[in-house]
Amino acid sequence: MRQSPKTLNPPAAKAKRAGSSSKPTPEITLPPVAKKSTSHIGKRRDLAQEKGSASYQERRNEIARVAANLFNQKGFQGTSISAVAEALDMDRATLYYYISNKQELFDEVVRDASEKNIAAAEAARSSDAAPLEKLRTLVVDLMNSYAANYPLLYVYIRENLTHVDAERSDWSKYMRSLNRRYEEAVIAIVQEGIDNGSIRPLASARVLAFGVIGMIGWTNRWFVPERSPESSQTIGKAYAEVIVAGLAT
Amino acid sequence: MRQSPKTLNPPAAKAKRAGSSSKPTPEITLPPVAKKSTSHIGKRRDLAQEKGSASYQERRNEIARVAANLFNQKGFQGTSISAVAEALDMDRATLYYYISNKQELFDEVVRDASEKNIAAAEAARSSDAAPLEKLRTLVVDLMNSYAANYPLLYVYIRENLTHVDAERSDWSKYMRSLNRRYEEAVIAIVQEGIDNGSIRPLASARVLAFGVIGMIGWTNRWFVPERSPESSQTIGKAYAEVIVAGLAT
DNA sequence: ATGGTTGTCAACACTTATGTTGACAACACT
DNA sequence: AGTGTTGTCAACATAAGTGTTGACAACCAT
Repeated sequence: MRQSPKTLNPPAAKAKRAGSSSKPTPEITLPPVAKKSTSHIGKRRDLAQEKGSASYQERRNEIARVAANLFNQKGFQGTSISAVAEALDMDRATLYYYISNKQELFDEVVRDASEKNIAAAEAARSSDAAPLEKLRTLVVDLMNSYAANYPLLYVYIRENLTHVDAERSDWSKYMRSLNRRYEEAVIAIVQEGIDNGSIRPLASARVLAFGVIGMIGWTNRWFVPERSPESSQTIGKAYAEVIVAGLAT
Repeated sequence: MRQSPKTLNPPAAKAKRAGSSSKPTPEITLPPVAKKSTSHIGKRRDLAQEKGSASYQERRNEIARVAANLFNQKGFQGTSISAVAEALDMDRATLYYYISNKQELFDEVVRDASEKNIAAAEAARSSDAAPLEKLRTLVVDLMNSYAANYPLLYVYIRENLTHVDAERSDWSKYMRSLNRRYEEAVIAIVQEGIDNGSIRPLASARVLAFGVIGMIGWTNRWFVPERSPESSQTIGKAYAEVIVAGLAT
């Protein structure tokens, strides 16, 4: 058993997240997909899901955790339902007793991850520290969050643009919007810094913000909490320091 | 017709790339897969490939270019051979007259891209400038290279770890080694800077190097040369400046 | 005109993945 | 004892993707 504070939860606990400093990006609500399976296991699943018993939820979480790891390793497209079942040493059919399909599984795995991502960014933005200090906080918090929720946020990061596009436009739009909010938060901070003269206008706020995001986001390629000689805290602080010193006037 | 200086070339023009400053990572040679197709089109393909006429090569390049774009958008796994054929408005069977399978197509698209990547990094490392100046050069060159070879390097970046693993271990090992060489080049530069006191030891050279790589590598997510308001030159310089100022003692 | 190159077509075999089904057994609780 | 939950099994239908085949037409050359 590993750690991973993953919680695979019902529909979507949308936090009212009120106060944000500058432009509060419009709240987007994810349509709470009405469940009405007609199939055999589909009904059993819905039933069990409605009255979600403790053990049932626990099993779902277990599934999500394992799936998250596979997604992290092989990507969404590279991970088959069968592979998930196998990793769980569970029959494929049994899997369908818990989740209705691959997408749903992925969605649930990734949703809170992405929301956590934003939470961190918007929290930083709406603090009343100086822009550079906001960035420092953001970077450190984010790195810690990556480690604490490993590998959830990384799964989210990796599967961002790649595969969704086609249908599922509601969900994919939602995810995209989450992403934009995240980026906008960082851009806003940088812009604020440029405006008040504390950040050098080396390029547009957008470009600089992406640089910051890139440093942290890129960790998905090499940072594995359990195996890392340096803690997320150390890494976060180091990056924050580079960014602050690098951007400061 | 787009631009893209892509050249889909025979086996593998391995440059002898001699002088590199510190540890010259051992030269790895990609086994030049012996072609001996038994199939119908396979033979026609081999034949045409051997005596590669101008038009044949041109068509191959065209295919590679289109495939590169698709890979860039949808990823390797998300791109079907049929999709490539369709994008070319060409029959699937015709495609097999030019390439033997999806992997080969991908390999050829990505190979020189990855070699270019390293070339830039190792060139920077083996120069005799100060470490921070090496980094500056590296970053600027790399950004320019990304733009000039768009989207080749991005395809390479994205498909790094995701899907290969399984068999094809020769090729995948080769790609991995290319990647390691690239990273090692950057790490070496940072280490050099730490050693001679020009770079602050905020974290290990490895962590700092990944931060640098991350800033540039992350551009694959948002930078599209044709649509970017700022040039790769501008972006590269800005990032270089942030890095230099951020790391300097 | 003959022959090699180049392109197209329809079709096939094979594989993998997905979602589903119905039946069955082990429980647990009441 | 009876009912509902939980898990397993073998099997099926459907779909998509891959690599191949053989035949055929157009072309451009010598």
